[in-house]
Amino acid sequence: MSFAACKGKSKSTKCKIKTAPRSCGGRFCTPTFHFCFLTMPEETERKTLDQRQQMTELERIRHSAAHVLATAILRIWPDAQFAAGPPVENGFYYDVELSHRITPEDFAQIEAEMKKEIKANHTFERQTVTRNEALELGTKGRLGALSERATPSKFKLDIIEGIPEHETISLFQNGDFLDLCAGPHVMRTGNIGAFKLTHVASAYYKGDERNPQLQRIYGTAFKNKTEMEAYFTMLEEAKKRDHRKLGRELELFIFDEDVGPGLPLWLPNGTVLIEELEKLAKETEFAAGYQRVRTPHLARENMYLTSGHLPYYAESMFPPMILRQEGPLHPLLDKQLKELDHEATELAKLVLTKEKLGAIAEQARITGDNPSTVIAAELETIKAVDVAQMIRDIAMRRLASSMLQGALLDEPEHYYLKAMNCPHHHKLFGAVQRSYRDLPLRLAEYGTCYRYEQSGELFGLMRVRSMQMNDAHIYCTEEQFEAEFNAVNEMYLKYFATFGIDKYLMRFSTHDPSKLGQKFVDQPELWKKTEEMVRNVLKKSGINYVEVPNEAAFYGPKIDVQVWSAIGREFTIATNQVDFAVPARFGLTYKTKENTEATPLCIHRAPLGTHERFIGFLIEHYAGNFPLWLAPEQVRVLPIGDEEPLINYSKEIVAELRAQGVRVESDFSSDHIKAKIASAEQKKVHTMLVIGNRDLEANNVSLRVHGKGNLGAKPRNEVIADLLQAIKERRA
RNA sequence: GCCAACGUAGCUCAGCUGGUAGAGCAGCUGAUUCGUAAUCAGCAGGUCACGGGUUCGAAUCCCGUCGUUGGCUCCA
Repeated sequence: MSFAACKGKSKSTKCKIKTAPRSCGGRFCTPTFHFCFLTMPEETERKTLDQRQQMTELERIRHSAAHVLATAILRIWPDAQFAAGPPVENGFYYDVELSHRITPEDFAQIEAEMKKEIKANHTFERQTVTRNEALELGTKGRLGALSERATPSKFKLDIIEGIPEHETISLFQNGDFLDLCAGPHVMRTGNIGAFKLTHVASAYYKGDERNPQLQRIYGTAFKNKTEMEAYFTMLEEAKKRDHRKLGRELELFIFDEDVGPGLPLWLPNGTVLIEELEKLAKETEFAAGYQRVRTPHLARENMYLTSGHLPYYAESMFPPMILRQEGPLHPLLDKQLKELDHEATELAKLVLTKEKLGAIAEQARITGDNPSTVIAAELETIKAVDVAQMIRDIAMRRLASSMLQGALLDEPEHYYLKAMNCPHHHKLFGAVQRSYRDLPLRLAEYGTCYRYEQSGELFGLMRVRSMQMNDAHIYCTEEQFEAEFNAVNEMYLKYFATFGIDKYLMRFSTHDPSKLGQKFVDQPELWKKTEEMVRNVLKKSGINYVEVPNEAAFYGPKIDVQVWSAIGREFTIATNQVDFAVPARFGLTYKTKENTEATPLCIHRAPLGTHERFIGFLIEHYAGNFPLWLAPEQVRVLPIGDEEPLINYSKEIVAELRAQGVRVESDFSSDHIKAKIASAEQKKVHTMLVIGNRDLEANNVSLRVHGKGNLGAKPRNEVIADLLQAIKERRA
């Protein structure tokens, strides 16, 4: 498994959960995985005018809303300088330079001006101009403005500079507001059915920190009020389901300053989730013919040099642990150094008294200076220039000897925390003689990895620095590849069914043949073959997928798996990658039927992603109301009152469930039954067994399920049998 | 990493323009013996993230550090 640093300028929210994954020109990194290992960063390509015309209706509305926003800001602050105002995933923004610092308190006033502009229902008039005309308008401050102004439209002028010679330059005007803009827009300002400003942020012009910092005003817009309300309702629901909030309330995990940022600690309730997921993965993988392995959390530098991770992505790894090796001086050097010291001392004696020398030696001992250097300095002060020079020479030679000594010693050893498991697994493949009979070999491990994410990237469980990955590497022959890849996809679908994920998308990333040898390993035949195989598998299995050209990993095509939570938010949780390059770097081979050596293909796969991210997703998906099999507290027994027979009956039920491996607790507090129920509901305990005297007499329990209320009294044995069955089949 | 905002009891938050900290829930103790979302009372809980500074006096103002959150060109 591989990873990459999201380096360069745009390393930001693209990789965050809230933003849909998209082309990031080789910087496409999912929140869990940085799988674009060895995918070289490249410049973002400029959008063509044709591409811009493909804006959806909603994007046009939002882009137009950005212009209306600018119009409104100018009405209030006429000297505002505008940069870019595109539609974005959930709305739009406009970057503005303005001495007044806009705060959410200003929103009402700005929105009022925007409403006026929408009510005026101005058309968006397009006109094309020559480069010179555009420059002139910019110089007069007319672009991104309501009228000509004393100061030029500096950002607009800069943007014009960036437009290629052959491209048409267009302007859009709504009312007084004239803007340099490639469009497209809606017909009239009145077509913006509903909008709202949401927040302010700062952003560098063109995202470059050397450029001035602008205020970025964010808003969203929709065709109509109903759609906008649905959006805000979804946001509120997301807030209620925020995994950080629920994680604290349900005591799933914590972060601790002393442990470090991005390093989650799992409380017992959260650990239940982890262990249930591992149980699921282990069962599923065992059935699919995987073998489990275990590897250490760190390794020597050399392995990551072999894998190719270190030369490119050291930044994304925790800095190395350095094992210093301080050995004795090399005998020859020791002798040479002693001679030099002697020489220096003899020379010094020519001009310095014994007492003075003693004092200097003592001083050097205290300060840790080289005595030769100190003596040289001392001689300097007493003008014994020639002798000083000679001694300085000796000091220099002494220094050179010390450096030589350093070079002769072994380099200090470096160990790195692993950022991925694949190199370790490759080592396991290579450790034993392999024959074609051993393939496919499927090595699975819930491996713990560490990645040094930038502090600004950390986000709850979604972006962490330590993670446990549902990892496995399948080593197979080309002939086996299709079946293996298909089996992996089948596994995904099975998991989706288990978790009630009904919306998903597989993004199939392929290579660009023109970039063979640069961005992609130069094996055109293998690319063609593996891509075709992956495509076949996807087509045949009827899996929902899209093909994304030019985004494959360096070593092979890949699939990123996007899923949508119950409230429709998108998460990128997992990946599959074909790797026909790295096994060769590790010299992995197997004996073929013809008794020749061949290098296996490798499939990296992690359907459940990492515990951190997957559980973060599940918390939102279930709003913390986990199905029985996952629920940290599956059952709570609540006796009505504390009479001894009732308590005994309750304890019997608890013991019986516990003996069957059910996570059951009891509430024998002196609270009234209503209070006991309230606290169990609040903790989202899945099943409550309320037990009163009526139940005791009939050998019943009163069943209450979280979120479903009272389901009435039922025979004890029936309820217990059904609980066990539901857990066993991981019923939703 | 950079910019910004935020950091008060376990949790959610109050604490005005500076006058040495407060509520609800949770916790503990006691009473209450109750049939499906909160019985009552009492007690205990804080170096106001940390470190400096200004001031007679700082949770409050200033600076720094740490942490959290939002943002950091899907371009005119």
